[in-house]
Amino acid sequence: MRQQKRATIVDVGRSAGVSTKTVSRVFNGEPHVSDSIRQRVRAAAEALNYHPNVMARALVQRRSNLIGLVYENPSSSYVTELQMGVLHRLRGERYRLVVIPIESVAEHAGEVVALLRSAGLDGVVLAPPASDDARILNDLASAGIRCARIAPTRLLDAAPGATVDDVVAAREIAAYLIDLGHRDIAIIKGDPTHASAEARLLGYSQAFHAAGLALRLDRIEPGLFTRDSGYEAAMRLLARPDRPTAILAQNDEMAVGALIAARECGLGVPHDLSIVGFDDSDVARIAWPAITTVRQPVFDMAVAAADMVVAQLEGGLAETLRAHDHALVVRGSAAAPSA
Amino acid sequence: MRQQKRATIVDVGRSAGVSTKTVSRVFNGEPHVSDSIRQRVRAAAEALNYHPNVMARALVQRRSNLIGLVYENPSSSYVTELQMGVLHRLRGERYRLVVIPIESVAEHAGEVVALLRSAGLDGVVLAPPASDDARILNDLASAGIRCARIAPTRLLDAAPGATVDDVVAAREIAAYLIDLGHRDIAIIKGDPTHASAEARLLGYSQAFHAAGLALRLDRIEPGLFTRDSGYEAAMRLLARPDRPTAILAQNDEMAVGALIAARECGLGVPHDLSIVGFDDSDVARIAWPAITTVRQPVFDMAVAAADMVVAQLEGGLAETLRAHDHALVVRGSAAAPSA
DNA sequence: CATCCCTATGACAACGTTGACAATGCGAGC
DNA sequence: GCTCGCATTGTCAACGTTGTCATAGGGATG
Repeated sequence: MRQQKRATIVDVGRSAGVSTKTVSRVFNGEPHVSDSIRQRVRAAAEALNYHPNVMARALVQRRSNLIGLVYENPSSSYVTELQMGVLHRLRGERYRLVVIPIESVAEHAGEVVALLRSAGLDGVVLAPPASDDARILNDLASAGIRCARIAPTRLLDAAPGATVDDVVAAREIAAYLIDLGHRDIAIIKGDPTHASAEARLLGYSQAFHAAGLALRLDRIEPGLFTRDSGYEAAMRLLARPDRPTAILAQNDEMAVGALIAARECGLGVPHDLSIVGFDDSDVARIAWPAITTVRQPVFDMAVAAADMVVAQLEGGLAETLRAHDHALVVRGSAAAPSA
Repeated sequence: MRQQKRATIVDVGRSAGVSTKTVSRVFNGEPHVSDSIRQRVRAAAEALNYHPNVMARALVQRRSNLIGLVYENPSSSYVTELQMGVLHRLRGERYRLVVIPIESVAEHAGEVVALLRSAGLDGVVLAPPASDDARILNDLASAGIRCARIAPTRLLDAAPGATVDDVVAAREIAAYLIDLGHRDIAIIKGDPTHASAEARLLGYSQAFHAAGLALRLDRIEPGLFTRDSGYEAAMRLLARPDRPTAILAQNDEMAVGALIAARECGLGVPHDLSIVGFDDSDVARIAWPAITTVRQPVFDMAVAAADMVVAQLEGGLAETLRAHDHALVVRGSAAAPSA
């Protein structure tokens, strides 16, 4: 049973004895169609197994009903949660979600919007670091593609977004470690192309200064927000003769990496080494010990961002920023230093 | 700088002094265009900031270049890995991935293809349990949407897919527990609407019988392949006076749930209770103790399935099944029973 | 009873591209 | 020099919808 030449609106019209326009009206739930005709059209459509052609509709209406999610590091649970948030908002709506992974936003910023254009998207949700890329925001505007951003830190007036205060959150979790009694705290930094890496570092340093501690550059190890990079960075830190008593990882994935590294070095967490993360992503709960972290409401931010895109597409609503709260989540991966 | 009336192919043609057809040829890399004209057209397009209209193209060519991924349980790392596999295969190609989460395939099978139609997809990758749904396969064929299936177990001739031998894999991991010395083994079953739940159960029972053990129905707890359902099921099992010495969870998510339940019951894993999973998903590595499981090459299967969809779309290639190997992955969550 | 307005319906062009086919021009073979 | 073939370019319709505007009829209004 190979499909035979999909029926068109013309066929339905002919079969029901009405004009194509009337069929169109029926299928779009428009008023000004008598019930009898409405029924007749539906019956004819059913009989012919008619289904509207989305592309033709998209062409004439100039909207594809496709919304994109642009992100960089596909394996992270951060992105998974973002996606779930966007899908949650889009559920039941006519919009579909297209996922657009970009290998390196920093390197390919110029090509990103061309890619989105070639997908015919109506709007996009930009995850970091694309959410902070001036080039992308600019191209998007001139391409007429609506957007909303996740955790933007710069150009806050350029486009709407769901924000979170990285600096304060980072300050709080660093203060938590200091309050526990830690004085020698190392930092595993995130991908430097993400603005939040700097913001979180700033928060840490504020907490350090408030406690009269110095921010030692030799205690900062670079990472990329990936589990592997966290593992590597922790290995470098723990191999030193004067290893720190605690590690501030700039996200949970890297904290998990550090956890694995500690395990391999024979260090008990939190007894021999405290580790804290950032984000409160899924992995923080699964890991053992479960990771003490700062909750970023990623899911909610994604819902909000998707909502902003939809709002622009439907009503052309005013563009705004929506602030989201963080919260310290104390679990088992940090304790007072043993020595 | 609001965008001004996107330039069309007609504008470019006029500006370059050639016909629209020639412009079309240039943008599609077709032969039979002289270099001088090719250059002239490109320059004109550049000057006008022309970008082809994907929807018009899609309409006339009858292909949207959209491929869908249909799945049910969005939070699972299984789906995340599937998605990464599909994206990996599609990278650099002209196809885009649209994610189609379905709340309950069993309940909404009739509406699924309508949803796919309304997204204008050219093809889809079906994850379980959609991959085993006769209604969906049938509707898909009559809608002319190509598909490939992940881990199909029924109607193997109906459509191509990437298969894995659930029965044998399940038999192997059950045999592993038995070899360790376990005699009282409980089972946490997966979502009964997924055919693999039955297949894995069959594999377990084969191993039991080979060892002269009975498959006790009162040792089988229902689950849904989700972490929470695994937690609940394990709680029920561990609350009993005669708790088992080992648990066979039908996937890793549920094994993680069981792990958390054991922890809350004050049971050490693997000392007091052995737990094994299925899939070798991401969480199995992160959990502590890391979960002993059977590796299903989910990523590779997704790559293969995506490949099959693309192949059908490009060449109309012959439809086949591709078998993928499993492998026992021994980690720390199972050991010989202590008593 | 004439007028007006509103509902129900249809005719036709437009959306921006590509496919089928025609036309042109130029060099080669005879 | 004439014909043939091929490379190059163009013309026009088609893809399947929806938007705009026109038209016919049927009360309500005066």
